[in-house]
Amino acid sequence: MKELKQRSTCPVSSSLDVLGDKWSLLILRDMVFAKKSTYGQFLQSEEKIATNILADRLAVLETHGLLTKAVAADKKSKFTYRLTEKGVDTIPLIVELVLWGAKHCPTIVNAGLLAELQAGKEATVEKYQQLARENALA
Amino acid sequence: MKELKQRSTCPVSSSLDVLGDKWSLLILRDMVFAKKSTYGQFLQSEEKIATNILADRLAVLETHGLLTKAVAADKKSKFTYRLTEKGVDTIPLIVELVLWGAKHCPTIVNAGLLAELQAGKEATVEKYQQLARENALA
DNA sequence: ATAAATCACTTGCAAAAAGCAAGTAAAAAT
DNA sequence: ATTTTTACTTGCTTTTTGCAAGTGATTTAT
Repeated sequence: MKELKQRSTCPVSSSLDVLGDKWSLLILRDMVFAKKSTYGQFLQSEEKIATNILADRLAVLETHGLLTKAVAADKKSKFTYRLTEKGVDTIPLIVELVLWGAKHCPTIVNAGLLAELQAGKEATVEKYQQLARENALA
Repeated sequence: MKELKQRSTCPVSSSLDVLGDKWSLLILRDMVFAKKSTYGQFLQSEEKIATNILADRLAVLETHGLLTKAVAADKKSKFTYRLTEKGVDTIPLIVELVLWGAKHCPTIVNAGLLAELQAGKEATVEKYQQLARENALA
């Protein structure tokens, strides 16, 4: 697992030190919008992350306090990953990625989500943040 | 220069295909908040990007239409990089990086910018978008 | 007019990270 | 008791990053 070195004291730079790669925010996306919480579920995503990269990113995100890892309620062989408040705070960022990608790249966006976002970005962000918090208690 | 391959049709994934690295958004940050526009100015930033990486990222961002490259008005040996509307549309994303980093990482944030953001995120985003558009005309 | 400095890169090489396929180990299901 | 599930790890190759030095077209200084 790579350790974090801060390149500068700039908040943009520091955020990218943690989140600036091609996979971390996809894992968070899956937790927020697909309510995924296990290693096996993350592996099934469309983008096909490699097993070693997934293990590394989960460890990094846990180390930096964006998520927690715990033995699953049903099976001892399973782990459940949950968002912390620091993780929940990335939702506005993820929403901006949705909006930029939907506007400028050839993508397929969930119609319901897009409608919600067009009706009100702030309310949509808060809705998914609240859902993520509830999910973190279960 | 690496070519873009879309990993999926998800907008988050597609945005990260373009912007998901440690340097691209720092270049855009410098254009937006520091009004930088030349290769030499980007090199001077605190994070010390390597010359070959900078040249590559500028080319990628130009290829994907986030910025344009043109001979500078004053010198033929200089180039001026300017944001397109697609580039201006990343400002909400950069602002979320500022907010997340300021809240969760040990950073030093421009007090004026932070005050502006606390007074109103939307208005601040629009202000910097408008400034970037004006700058793109000059 | 000539020489030095500026500007925007490019090149070559070493180090780090990503990607792929196969293997491992504990627990759960059959 | 054996197979399957779950969550990884390991070894290897490819790709990307990072560093230092070099290049060539202006542009300024002498």
